[in-house]
Amino acid sequence: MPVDPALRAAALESKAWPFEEARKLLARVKRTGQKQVLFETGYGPSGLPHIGTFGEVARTTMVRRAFALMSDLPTRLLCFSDDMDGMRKIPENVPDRKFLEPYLQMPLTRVPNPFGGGYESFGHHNNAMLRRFLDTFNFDYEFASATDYYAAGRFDDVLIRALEKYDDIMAVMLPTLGEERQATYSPFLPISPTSGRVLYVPMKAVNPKQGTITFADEDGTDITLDVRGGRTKLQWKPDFGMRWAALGVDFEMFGKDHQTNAPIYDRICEILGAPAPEHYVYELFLDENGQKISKSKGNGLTIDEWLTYADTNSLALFMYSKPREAKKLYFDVIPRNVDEYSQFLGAYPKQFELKDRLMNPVWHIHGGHPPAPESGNVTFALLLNLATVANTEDKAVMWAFLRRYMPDLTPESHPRLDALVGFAIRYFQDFVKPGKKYRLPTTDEAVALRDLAAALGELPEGSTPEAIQLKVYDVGRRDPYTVTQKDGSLGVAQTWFNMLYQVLLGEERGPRFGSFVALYGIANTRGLIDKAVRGELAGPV
RNA sequence: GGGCCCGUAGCUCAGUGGUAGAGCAUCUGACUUUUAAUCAGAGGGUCACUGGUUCGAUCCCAGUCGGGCUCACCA
Repeated sequence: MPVDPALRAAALESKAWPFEEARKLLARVKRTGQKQVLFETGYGPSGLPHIGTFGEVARTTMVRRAFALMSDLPTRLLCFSDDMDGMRKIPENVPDRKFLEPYLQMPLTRVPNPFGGGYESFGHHNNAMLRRFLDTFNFDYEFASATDYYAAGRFDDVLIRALEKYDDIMAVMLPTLGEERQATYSPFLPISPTSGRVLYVPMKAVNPKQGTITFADEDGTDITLDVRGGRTKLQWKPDFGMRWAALGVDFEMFGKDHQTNAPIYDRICEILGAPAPEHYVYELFLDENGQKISKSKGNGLTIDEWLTYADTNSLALFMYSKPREAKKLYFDVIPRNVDEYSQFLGAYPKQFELKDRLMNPVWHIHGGHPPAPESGNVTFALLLNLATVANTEDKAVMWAFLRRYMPDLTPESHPRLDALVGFAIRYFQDFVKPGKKYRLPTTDEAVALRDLAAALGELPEGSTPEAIQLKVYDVGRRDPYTVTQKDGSLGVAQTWFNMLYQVLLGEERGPRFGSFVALYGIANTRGLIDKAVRGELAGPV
């Protein structure tokens, strides 16, 4: 589909970061005259996909979409799984850790799957998890397995080249290593033909003409092995460069932890005869206390946690915003991202300048085709507040409250809002409810509450909120809650209501009490009062 | 030590080369028997510091100080 020239012109000028990155690629293809562009993301399959995996693929896709606006060249995104890597330690989250012990140091695709389920290996299982994960978000990508690529010989030519350039590669690698490691370092890692393990052993001979390496196997006997066809793999750093060279990768982003090594990968790639890809270094995520998020520490947020309380779009917005800043990633940032996403989405149709649209995150989140926004301006922050004050876990009750003020909204007409209502309720259940502090009523308060229950009992179920509110006032008109109105009549002090919320809802504030009772039900409310008076709400002291 | 990022209102953060903004918090007032899913308004910032470019800098450049992260043979 041809790109509108005005849109293309705007893209070429846009300051949004995906366009900045895409322009680097545009300069690259002009320089090389290449006919396609390959994006790559890397994945270490020793664990399960996580929020960083999502971020990397989402951001790479944003650059890819931006590039497509500037150039008609075809693009591909390759999600590459380094599944031939040896299993260095046994993951924590497997059912039977002892079961895996005999397979340490073997390529992940040769380790049996501890989860069962018909997968050929642990690596295959994790690859499948990755794909399922990416498919959930409808990413457009091609999956690649290192094991498959090595075995199929797709790296063979470059591996031979690496043998030819062995000394050059060593010259790049050795200065980056400590003395001890220098003595034994080899860019080639043979898979032992006898034990099946990935060996970290020095090379005794390298023969480019034969395509072989010679080394001591685990039992001490010298072995000469053809490097091709998956019999060997490369050490991490040369592996990056080799892969880029072999596949013609044009773009790969990575986290700051790779930054120092990137020039090394690049150098290897060039030694092997290909231009190094363009890079983009993004910041790592921090937890609430400013510490780096790591899987092993278990701090920060998981993607499941995010998606429990908010939708994918809000997470995509988080990923779009300022990739180069170390951003805190914890529960508190969720509501803001949800609401900002809504704002950006709402603004998009009103933006008539292409320049403005391309700067709008929703353009990047939706690949240039953001959906139409919903009417109504109910924010997630408001819904969270509502779930709290309404003290409910029932979507229908939430909607009842909503429709008192906005009668034209329905779950059917506003599915996105309806989803947010569900998220707000979960947030309430998990964060607000556990923090509730029910107070025991004093003797006098207990009397007042019993009177209230009795008074409510005089009303038929289904009474109007106003009628209920009147009863509540009537009962409250007693010591110490009375107050004289401006007109001289007897009123009820705010402390009466405060007491109700503290004792009955465990909150300092709440909804209009008559409305609450009408929706919660008179019988239910009386039951609630009964429990409170008996001290069951406050729990054991 | 190398690299990257940050330093804007009490807090969390937006922001643009042309006398500073939001949310929350605080305070004041309004909503006809006053509870906060409401509304109106107020206070509060030499935009870290010092130089430079400019008619003009919070924004660009250089440096200083302060804070954070990352890299040292794990991929």
